[in-house]
Amino acid sequence: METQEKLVALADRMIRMQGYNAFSYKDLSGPMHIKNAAVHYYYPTKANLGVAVIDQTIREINQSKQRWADLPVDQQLEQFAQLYARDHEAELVCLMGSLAPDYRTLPETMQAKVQQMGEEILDWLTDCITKGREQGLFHFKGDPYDRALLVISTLLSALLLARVLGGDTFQRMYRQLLADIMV
Amino acid sequence: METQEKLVALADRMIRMQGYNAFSYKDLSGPMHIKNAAVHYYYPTKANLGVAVIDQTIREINQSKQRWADLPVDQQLEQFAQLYARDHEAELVCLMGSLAPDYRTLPETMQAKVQQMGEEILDWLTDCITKGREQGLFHFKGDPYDRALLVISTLLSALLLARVLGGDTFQRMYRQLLADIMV
DNA sequence: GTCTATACCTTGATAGAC
DNA sequence: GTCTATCAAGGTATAGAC
Repeated sequence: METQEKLVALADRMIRMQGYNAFSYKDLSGPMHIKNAAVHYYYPTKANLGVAVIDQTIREINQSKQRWADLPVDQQLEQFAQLYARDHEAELVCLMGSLAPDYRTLPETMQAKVQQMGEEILDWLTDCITKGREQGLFHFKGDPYDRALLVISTLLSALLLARVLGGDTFQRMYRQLLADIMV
Repeated sequence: METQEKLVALADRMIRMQGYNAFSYKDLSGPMHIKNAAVHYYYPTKANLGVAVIDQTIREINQSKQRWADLPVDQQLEQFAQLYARDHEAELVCLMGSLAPDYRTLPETMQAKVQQMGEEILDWLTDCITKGREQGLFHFKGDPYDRALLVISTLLSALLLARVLGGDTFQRMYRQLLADIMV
């Protein structure tokens, strides 16, 4: 992996471990065994780095969508949920869960990207849930878009609450979420 | 209101507007028209201030519980949800939603308080939901504690997602949450 | 690409006068 | 209780050598 890619991967990790405002160039240059200035060579400003992290996440999400395209939608939803389960095992929150509270402090370039990421995830989820109900795989009341909001909301805050409450908080929420919607 | 109380109120606002790591003593001393050092007189360290904010929130929650004690539990739940609606109108996230992502960067004294706050809210909610089902006011599948986790999760992330997605995101989630559990 | 060196700012915090 | 003055530390960022 190239230095540039490693930097984005590390920055992603730091943002989701500590938050955007709590990590510094030192947290990247240290583990990479390079100097502060070398990081600035690839990403002149911290905002550049932040945008790169979100862009990378958007790309990964789109790749997942494509990979799952031929699966039944209930399995697609489960695959999606398992992305969060993996984050939980790595003791990371999701990017949205990390950046949303800090939204007002982010440079505009990052704000726009966070918004785009949220919309793309929601569009896909809404589509998935709509199909699932049509096909009799899911059962729920109300608008599919609203249900998609609740699904992402549960996964996002399961990661947040698990951090504070520990124990089996994540597993409980994960299980209940799927039990609620699966037929 | 005394200076000390005003400082806690302002710090609370800053934490929920910008995040714990993104606000400084200047953000308090400026609007209060006092100097940096005067803030340190009341709260020598930033951690002291953080603990005071969480303690204050815990007290407020307990006061609300007592105030609602004689209401039917479905109305208690609605009152609880309306606390978040008020936060949304003020463009604030809840304290848990702000501090959970930064949890790993917080001093231990604050971590303990955040955990205590979460447990107290959950205990109350679990109790409320248990009674509501017994009385036929609520309808839901699964364990009341798990349901309580999903309720707080929805309200917390409704505030977070509304910040990014705007529009009627909060209202949609708020409505769907209550529709899901109310008979 | 990576380094040294450095400029510049903000931050949390303290000492001591009033 | 609030001030002035000051501090050390850490942050982002840049210039220029190699």
